[in-house]
Amino acid sequence: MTSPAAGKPIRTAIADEDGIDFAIIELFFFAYRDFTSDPDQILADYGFGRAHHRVLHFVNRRPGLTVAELLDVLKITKQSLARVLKQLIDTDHIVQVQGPRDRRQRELYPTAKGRALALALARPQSRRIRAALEDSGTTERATIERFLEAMVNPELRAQIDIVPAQTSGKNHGDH
Amino acid sequence: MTSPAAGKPIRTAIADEDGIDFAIIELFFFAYRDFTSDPDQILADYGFGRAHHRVLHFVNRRPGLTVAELLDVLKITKQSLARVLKQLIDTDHIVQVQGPRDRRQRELYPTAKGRALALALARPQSRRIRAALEDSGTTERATIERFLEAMVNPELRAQIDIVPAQTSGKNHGDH
DNA sequence: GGAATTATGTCAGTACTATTGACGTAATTT
DNA sequence: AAATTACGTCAATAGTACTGACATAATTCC
Repeated sequence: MTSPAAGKPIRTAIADEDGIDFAIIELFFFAYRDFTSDPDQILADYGFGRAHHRVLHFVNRRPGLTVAELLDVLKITKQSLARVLKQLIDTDHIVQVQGPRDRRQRELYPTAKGRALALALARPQSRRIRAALEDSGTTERATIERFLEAMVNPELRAQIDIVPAQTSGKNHGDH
Repeated sequence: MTSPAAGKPIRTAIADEDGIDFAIIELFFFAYRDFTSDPDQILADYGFGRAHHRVLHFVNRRPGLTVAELLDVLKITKQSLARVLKQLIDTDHIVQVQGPRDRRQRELYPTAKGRALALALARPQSRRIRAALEDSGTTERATIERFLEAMVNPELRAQIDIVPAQTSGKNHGDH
């Protein structure tokens, strides 16, 4: 049972001693797990996974983004994106359009089908968020929004702010 | 470029129309990604992954939990846990102790080494949380805590409350 | 105009985490 | 004695990620 040179078992629970916020660390884990479980159900019907969801989400949020931009947002490699993107294109959820200025680029856009799926995936998540705000008696939605934003690495917050209000047609005034 | 029967590209960004809270959905993704990236750095030095982190975390939080309880908390299968747990035991981060009442059970305890690693992994995460609370001007930590808890499936909140103040097993002599 | 760089796509190989299903053993319960 | 439970293990598979290498077309630089 206990191997030869095994250390002795520590029988006391790790505490919020040491100023470590185990409560929120743990809650974040549970919250995110359940948050992603909603769309996972739907995705399974399509033979898709979470990677497809993320791609679909960002293509809907920033229509016309290029492959390189998408890789940058998702922080994954080209090879990881390849299969997933191909499947979404083959199933007519996303279309590629040759870049107008630079014809090497592929601008990614959702189709009506892709838009519909993105909405279907977001619906239960949004419902969960709304319910959580109510149940927790959070009067200011912005409190949660600011906290989550502050959890993101500062260098990357720029990526978030690209999308803010209504973005029609050619978004982003940067680059 | 555009395949034969491809749908037309939608050029407008999906909006918070339809009452869908895309802002928080997206922030949650970014926040969790960066939140987990801190320990990932450390884990890589040990040849461990996130699965090891989660096991180590819960064994430290609830020393003496059984394999079955751990599976229930993590919501993974026995087979997924097997390799990870074995590695943590082989590297002397966790020890198994035969259950006192039921000798079929294996109670899991951290060793001093396992306790130290759990703390090292939690430290940057806790730092990030504290900084985020400050940066976002959240005066009440409890607001975030309540929100995150409300995001968790109600059936599973019981798992969370197991740990709160003084914990587990027979010995709650700490503070 | 020619060279270098960039954007994208693809191939091969690998790793980690997860799954389902089946089977074995020991201990406990009925 | 039989059924159930707790745990461990084996085989096979899937999804997502990685690194490194290479090809193509388009753009930019000199």
